[in-house]
Amino acid sequence: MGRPNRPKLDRELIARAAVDLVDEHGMGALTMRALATRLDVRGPSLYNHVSSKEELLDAITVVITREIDRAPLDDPDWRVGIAAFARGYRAAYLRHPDALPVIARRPVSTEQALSAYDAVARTLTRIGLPPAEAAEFSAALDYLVVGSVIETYEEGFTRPAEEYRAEYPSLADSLAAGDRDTLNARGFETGLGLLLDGLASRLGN
Amino acid sequence: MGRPNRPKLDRELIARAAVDLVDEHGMGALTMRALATRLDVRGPSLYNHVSSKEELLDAITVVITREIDRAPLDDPDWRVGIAAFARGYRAAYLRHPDALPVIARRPVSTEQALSAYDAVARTLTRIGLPPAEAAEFSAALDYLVVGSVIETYEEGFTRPAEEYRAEYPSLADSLAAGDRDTLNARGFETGLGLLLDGLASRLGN
DNA sequence: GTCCTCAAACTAACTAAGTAAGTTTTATTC
DNA sequence: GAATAAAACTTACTTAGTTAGTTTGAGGAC
Repeated sequence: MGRPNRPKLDRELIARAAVDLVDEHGMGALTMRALATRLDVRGPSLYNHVSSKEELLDAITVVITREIDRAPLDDPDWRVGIAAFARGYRAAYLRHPDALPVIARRPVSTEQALSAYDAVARTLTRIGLPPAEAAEFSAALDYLVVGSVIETYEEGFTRPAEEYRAEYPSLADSLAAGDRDTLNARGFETGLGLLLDGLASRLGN
Repeated sequence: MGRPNRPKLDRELIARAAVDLVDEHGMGALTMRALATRLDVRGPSLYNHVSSKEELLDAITVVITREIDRAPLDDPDWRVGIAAFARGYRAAYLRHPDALPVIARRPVSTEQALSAYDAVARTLTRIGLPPAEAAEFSAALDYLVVGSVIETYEEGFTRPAEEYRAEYPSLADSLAAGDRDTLNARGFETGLGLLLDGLASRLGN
């Protein structure tokens, strides 16, 4: 076949297709050959653009972290801004839950992510938090977001609440007391609210 | 060779060896053959005890979640108890950071983990939190623990703080303001403290 | 315009890993 | 003591990541 008239691939196209493939069929479906097929190309052709699967995963990370939007942090009300940012951050990851375990441990390199972290730090120091504590709060917020997407508390309990009652009555009560479908989101909102409440009282309001 | 005089393997032994292998050399080093070699056995022999690698990962999850200790929750001071429990929970996962991405998404099945969740729910309802909110708080605490182990905020920033200053000054300030080595732990402690503060004020103390 | 070089697709093939099939020897049960 | 099942083995299949070498077209240098 030889070199095509117009390039059929580029790194960006490959990365986006990989994200789609993972979103649709899970990480297990992400093979170089399957990805190539989806791009109408043969497996080894991908290596003209990414040097290994590891690098492909880096590229996926870039695509996904670019979705993080720091704009909400411009809100004059810091509490509103941080809450909206955190929800948007979580929403971005929730669009790609199967990819998260693989991206969560990679370094932050996109302009979007770094400038979001910068905006969080700026917001926190602006309202009077010492810089060291700003980093700590930012980390805690991050942990809540990543944890809530990766762990999905609700899915950890595969059985109906009643089946836990005999051995774990308090757990059964707590699971039965609310809508199971919304538990992850409620857990996140609870955590977010408590972090912000704590921050407000730390600042003496 | 044929059947050995005394069985050389059992599921538990295999699972523990797999955890050790992952702890020492990372998930990438966990292959059926490598695990077998470590156990002085040939690869396929493992299949007499686990039916697939997926099942091996389930077994790993069991080994690790068994390390979760609910005992601290018996402390008469709920705040002390929950804090100590959360720290122990995190410490258990921190002993196996490379395994965490693969276990975080699996259902909770061990008696240790379920009874820990039950004890958290019991503690929270005992101090007056409605059951639905107990589940939410428990989820939030979980997210903080899992997120703090898996994401390691500090490692996300590979460069020295000063290199971020030109483009991300607030981020650089916040990173430079504290000891980088302890940032993950401080972020976790901050989150934990704020969650507990928020809980206390929710309960009206 | 021709030539050279490089880019970007290809085919073929290697290696490693998960796993299935079938063999052997030993423990256990009747 | 014979039959059965367990638990190791060897062999070998499939799939996936990757490398090597091939082909053809694009783009710049003279």
